[in-house]
Amino acid sequence: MANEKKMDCVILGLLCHEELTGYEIKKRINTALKFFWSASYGSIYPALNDLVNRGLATKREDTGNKRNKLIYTITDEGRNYLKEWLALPVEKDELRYETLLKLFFGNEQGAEQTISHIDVFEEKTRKELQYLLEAEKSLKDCLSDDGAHKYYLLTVEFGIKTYDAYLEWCKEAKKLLMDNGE
Amino acid sequence: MANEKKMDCVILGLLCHEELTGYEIKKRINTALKFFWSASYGSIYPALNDLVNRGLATKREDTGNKRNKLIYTITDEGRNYLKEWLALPVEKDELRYETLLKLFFGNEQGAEQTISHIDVFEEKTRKELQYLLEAEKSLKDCLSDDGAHKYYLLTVEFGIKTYDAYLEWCKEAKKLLMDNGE
DNA sequence: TATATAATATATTAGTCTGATATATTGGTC
DNA sequence: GACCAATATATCAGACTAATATATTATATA
Repeated sequence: MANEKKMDCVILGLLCHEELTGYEIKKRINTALKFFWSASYGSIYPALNDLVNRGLATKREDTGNKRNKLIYTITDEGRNYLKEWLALPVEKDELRYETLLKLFFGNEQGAEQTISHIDVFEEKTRKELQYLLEAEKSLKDCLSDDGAHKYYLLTVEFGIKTYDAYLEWCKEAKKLLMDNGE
Repeated sequence: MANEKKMDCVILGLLCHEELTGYEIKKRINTALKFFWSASYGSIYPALNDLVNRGLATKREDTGNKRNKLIYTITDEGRNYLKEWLALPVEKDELRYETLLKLFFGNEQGAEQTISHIDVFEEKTRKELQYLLEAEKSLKDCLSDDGAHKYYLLTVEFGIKTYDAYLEWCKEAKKLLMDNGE
């Protein structure tokens, strides 16, 4: 098994827990996986068709609903494929922050403009941290309901620790830039 | 000016500071920008040709060298383009960690395997932190040499704070998983 | 000195993913 | 009744990666 096409694995991971439509998969990625993963419809829908063709998932239409709803279910082969992938070593962890890129070139734009980029970053971080703190609370409240919750919580704790560090850095970075500006 | 093709801006940012070949640009990205940006030759070389075609950079052959060396220099239009881009708001900061993805699906693989993924992540983080601490030291030693160094240092400080937080999380995450495993 | 290996240097391609767009339905609000 | 937001699937141009090809030069080692 080559360690490839991450989308397949993400989808199988989500389907492992519950049946989903492509639209619902996108929603899960945009909420539960938000701060460490993303995906567009342009990769989700083709990947779903591909999974069905390879026998890793099945597709059925939702009768009883007027919407053009297509529900996907993982197969046993799909579960095996997922487990094989989980056992493989991690290939890549990537951080790609345009904010840091603009900061790196800060000498070309000056302290003031750089500080305003940091301000935006700080505000965004604060909002996302707030969201994660709420997620932490609700996960802790229902930790025993589902063995998976413990693992979800771990990713949330990662986010909280990371964002805390970001906010600390924002404060210090701005201080350093302001001292020099005067 | 549409806020697009990040590669162009990265290259212009680097060329703003010094003349470079495509190969050297790749090296800069792999070292100075390493932990917050990456790029492949497949995007660098075409982007360089494109920049020349648009008049944002010029290309000349390195005579006096047997190697097929092509040196790129930023133009005034290139500098203006860079400054316009720097003034625009940041479009996207993205974190894409396969480690967290496998962690999120941890319930399908169990605590032991999850811990081993964390171990690998911890080791990798420790190594990169070591590298950043050395970079911090040498930047602090020559801070006054170049106004740009202050900005480089800020990105390094960001990395150090972040990686410190990662290591703290690794410890706590493993403790939580081990307690439950016994 | 010969030879292997690592580093330098440019270039291209298959395959993957994003961001945008198109289309259509359903539910709620004013 | 009109409007908007959310639901739902699908496609495509353009961007980027990982891999590969090719060739030269510097360095270590036997």
